[in-house]
Amino acid sequence: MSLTNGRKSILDVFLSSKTALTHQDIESKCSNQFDRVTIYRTLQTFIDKGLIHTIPSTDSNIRYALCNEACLGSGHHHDNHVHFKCERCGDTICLDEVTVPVVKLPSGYSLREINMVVSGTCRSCKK
Amino acid sequence: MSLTNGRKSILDVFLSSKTALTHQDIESKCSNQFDRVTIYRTLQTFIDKGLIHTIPSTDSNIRYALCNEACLGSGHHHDNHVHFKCERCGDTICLDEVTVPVVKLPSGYSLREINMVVSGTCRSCKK
DNA sequence: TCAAATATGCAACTTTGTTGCAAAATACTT
DNA sequence: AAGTATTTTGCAACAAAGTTGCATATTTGA
Repeated sequence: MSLTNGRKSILDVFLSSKTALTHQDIESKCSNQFDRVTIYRTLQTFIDKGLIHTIPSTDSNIRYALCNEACLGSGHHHDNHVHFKCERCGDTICLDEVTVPVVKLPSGYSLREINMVVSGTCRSCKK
Repeated sequence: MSLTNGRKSILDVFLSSKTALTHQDIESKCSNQFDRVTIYRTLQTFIDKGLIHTIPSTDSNIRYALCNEACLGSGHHHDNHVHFKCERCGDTICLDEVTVPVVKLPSGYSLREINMVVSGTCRSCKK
């Protein structure tokens, strides 16, 4: 994977952000220095390489966040932490210390990945 | 809430579908009889009235499904079942019989809703 | 049946995401 | 370090998704 300015900047943006980011967030945090298309492609590349993961949402605003060690470890990629979306400030964060509980599916179903998004009020907003 | 043809048809589409539906699905199942805008507005109305709920996803394809009794009961709306997305056929369904397990959040966070989406292979695809 | 309230369709628009292609940047070879 | 092959980028053009205002049509309720 080539190390380009765009990729370095986008990675920096992730490294310096405590919250998960939308495409739009990234675009503006890069001061619109890069083409939209480049950002789309870079995000896809980062996902393919296992650097970031996507966080599902109901507002058609997919968010991306850096993967941590647990995420990358043990052969194949596996996101096993809970995501939290604050309804007040709108921020989404990875709760790395909260593990997704196992669920038992009805017979006949096979499980590959579990995604859990909790919404409520975050620490800073609750104060 | 007025009982209009559009609303009746869209409700029928949901009643006769075993899977969750995207906006697009609904549009074509109604044989494009209704304007896109009408469908957007009807879906929003159904959500507001607690008739349907949204299922988060990472593919910017929000899906909608009917709420069941559990979903509607006890004062305020609360979706507490697991959603399953089959990676082979692409269908998303509500696993009404699988309850979302409780998670303990770090102190300072308050929880309002949990959304769990499991992906893997469904019963019919596994056969 | 009629008036008030509500819902619909249309047009126009914004935002989001995709694709092909030429130019630019990066990596690789010697 | 130079030159070539490979990869990445930006641009243009497009497709799809979602929103808003407004006039018309449909429902509701008196």
